[in-house]
Amino acid sequence: MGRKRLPESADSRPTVHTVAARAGVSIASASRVLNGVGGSEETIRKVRAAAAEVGYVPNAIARSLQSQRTGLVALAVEDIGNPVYVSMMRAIEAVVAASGRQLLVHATGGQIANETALLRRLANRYVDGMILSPIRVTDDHLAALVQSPVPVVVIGQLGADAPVDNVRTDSRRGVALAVDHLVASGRRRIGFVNGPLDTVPGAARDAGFRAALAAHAVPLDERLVEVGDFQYAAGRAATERLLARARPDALVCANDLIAVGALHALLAAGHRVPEDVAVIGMDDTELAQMMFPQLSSVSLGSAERGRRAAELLLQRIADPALPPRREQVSPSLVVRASSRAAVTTPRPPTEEVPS
Amino acid sequence: MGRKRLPESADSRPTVHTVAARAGVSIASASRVLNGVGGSEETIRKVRAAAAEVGYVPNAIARSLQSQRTGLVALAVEDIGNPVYVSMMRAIEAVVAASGRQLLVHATGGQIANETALLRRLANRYVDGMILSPIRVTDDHLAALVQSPVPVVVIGQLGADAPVDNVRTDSRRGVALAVDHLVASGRRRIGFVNGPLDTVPGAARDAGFRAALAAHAVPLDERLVEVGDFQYAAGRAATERLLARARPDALVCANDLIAVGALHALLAAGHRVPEDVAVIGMDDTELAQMMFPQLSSVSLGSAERGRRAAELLLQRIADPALPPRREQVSPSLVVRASSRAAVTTPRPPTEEVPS
DNA sequence: CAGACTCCCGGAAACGTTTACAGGAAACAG
DNA sequence: CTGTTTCCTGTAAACGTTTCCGGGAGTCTG
Repeated sequence: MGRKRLPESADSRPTVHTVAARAGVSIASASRVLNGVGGSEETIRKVRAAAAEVGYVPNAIARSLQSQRTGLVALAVEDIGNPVYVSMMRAIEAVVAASGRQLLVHATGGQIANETALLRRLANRYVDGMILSPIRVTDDHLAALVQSPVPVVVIGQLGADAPVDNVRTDSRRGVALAVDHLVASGRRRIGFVNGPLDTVPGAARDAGFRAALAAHAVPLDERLVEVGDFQYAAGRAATERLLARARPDALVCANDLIAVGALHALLAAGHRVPEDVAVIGMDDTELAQMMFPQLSSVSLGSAERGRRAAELLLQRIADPALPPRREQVSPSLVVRASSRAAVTTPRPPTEEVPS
Repeated sequence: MGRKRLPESADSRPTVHTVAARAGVSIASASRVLNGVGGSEETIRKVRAAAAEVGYVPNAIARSLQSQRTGLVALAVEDIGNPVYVSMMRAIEAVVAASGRQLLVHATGGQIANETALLRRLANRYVDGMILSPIRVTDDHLAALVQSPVPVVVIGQLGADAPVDNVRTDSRRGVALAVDHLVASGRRRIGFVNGPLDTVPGAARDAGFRAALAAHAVPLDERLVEVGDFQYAAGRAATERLLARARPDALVCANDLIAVGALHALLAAGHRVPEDVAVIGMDDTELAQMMFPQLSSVSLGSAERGRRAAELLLQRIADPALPPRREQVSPSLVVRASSRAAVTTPRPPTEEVPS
């Protein structure tokens, strides 16, 4: 009956001690009842009643400190406005929820400092694990990754020897699929609107584009290549710059947001899509289907990558000693209206650039 | 020198005890040095060295248990694929980050159980506060809200007497703005594609639409009203159903996703926008500008609502005793190409359904 | 040189849980 | 009636941190 603690001050929230005292049992018994393990009829009744009376709600932090797990998993992406991450997130969420955990999302805004800070904070045990999809990877990044106290799975390219679970795709090959299709449809003045070259995907897609053209022996006109951000406005602006100096008959875009921007720029300038210019996006997001005409797009299997990453993560949480694994999802091309062959259109090439 | 603990087993992660032992100081000194408060030259050097050697990384959970705060704030929304939440999130993020905290997002999928479970879990101290934007509000919801151990701010309509911080808009008036504009442009067969009527926004917008038509003495043709989900595919399907039985000259849509679906359905059916049918969306998301033609949309100030909600939350975290507050953001109409007056177009109605 | 003051340090108590362990009562078998 | 088993309970330790408090050493002041 040693009343060591009496945290009954009016304003502080009730703890298991409060409940135990009120029910006239020990905190051990109270805890057992509240967790539904053990306890006699009588004890259960008393504890339940006491808990209800004081409005007890357990402190998850304290529980986590004891149990060494939080039941939370985080996904960190660069730009939550990019629909590719939406489908990725949905796939991850499904897997994570099935394991009884909850998924949290964090947008890093692509700032490196932000991302490593996130790793340092969240990963310091606020979450049981995390999935990271960085677009730039620095040595700091890698250091933070291997330092991380909780399991981390990376979606995207990573140094070949990085000892980190990793799900990737082959975006070089993805770009090649688009180019192959365009060449086969008779397009020859194929342009490319890319994201920043100092990002991992930007660099890979640039390389892929050049290699694919070379493979078809189509000469590359540098005026047909333009770079911006991986976003709508930047894609539109980049396309406008490109159109001001060159006349493509097809545009490959490094993601769907850019492709939508390109589409908009083309239509605003009076070009017909796909009759005058074919457009192919990348990521095959919902956005591609929402456009008119619907956008062809290279699927990089974002949902699949998310699903696999989540599975890798759960496995590693279950057994942290697993060796680092690497999985690859292959790209595929989804052809829609925006890249149908130009020859099928019976319309004469009347309209010229108005503005 | 009582060596009470020696958690030096090879696999477990180093704690402050490990560092202290290695540095030959007490855990108190180690903690002080690691937090940058106090410590002599010598101690600082030794502790820093020891920490680096063992790769010490603090356990945030333990720290939170002690400090009673986590530095995390959560935002829970229904559908993370809806761009309205993206702008909301960005605004919240800015405020929250400025206070040195980190924002986490959770998508509830609109399931009530999910949402209350979330409140019960996350709010049980994993986060310092949370912003919730529910589209359905039940008594369970309200109960969970007032029970919540951490501050919660709700974005959206809530019962008038709910003792919960709340930022709302007047979506009835928002719909009225759209209708006013359409009527003023000479449209008379104004249709409405809404979301589910059992949601708070769905009900409000329905009421607003009916009231606005009545105010202009425009008779309401029930065949011009259709209901689906607040999503693209549903909006498109709903519009197709509507078009199969009626011939509107304008469509008001309950959000931008629906409006994009409507636009797509209209164009696919060979209607010109805005010449034949004007379209107005709602939320004024990025999507509205990404369409061609660009969509008129009723801004409900999502960024502003997010910003204000974040501020309310931070204030309440600082002082939980504050009385419940309620703020309102007024809607405004952003007119773009999709609802320009039909008469201004000089182009003859040549183009027909391209398929 | 004594006393006051400053600075740094270590012990120990928190934060709120869960759980290993041991003790005690009741039920049961011999 | 005794010994074993079963069930329930309470004590206390643990999770890893921060921080209050008292003590000791050094420095300054009078």
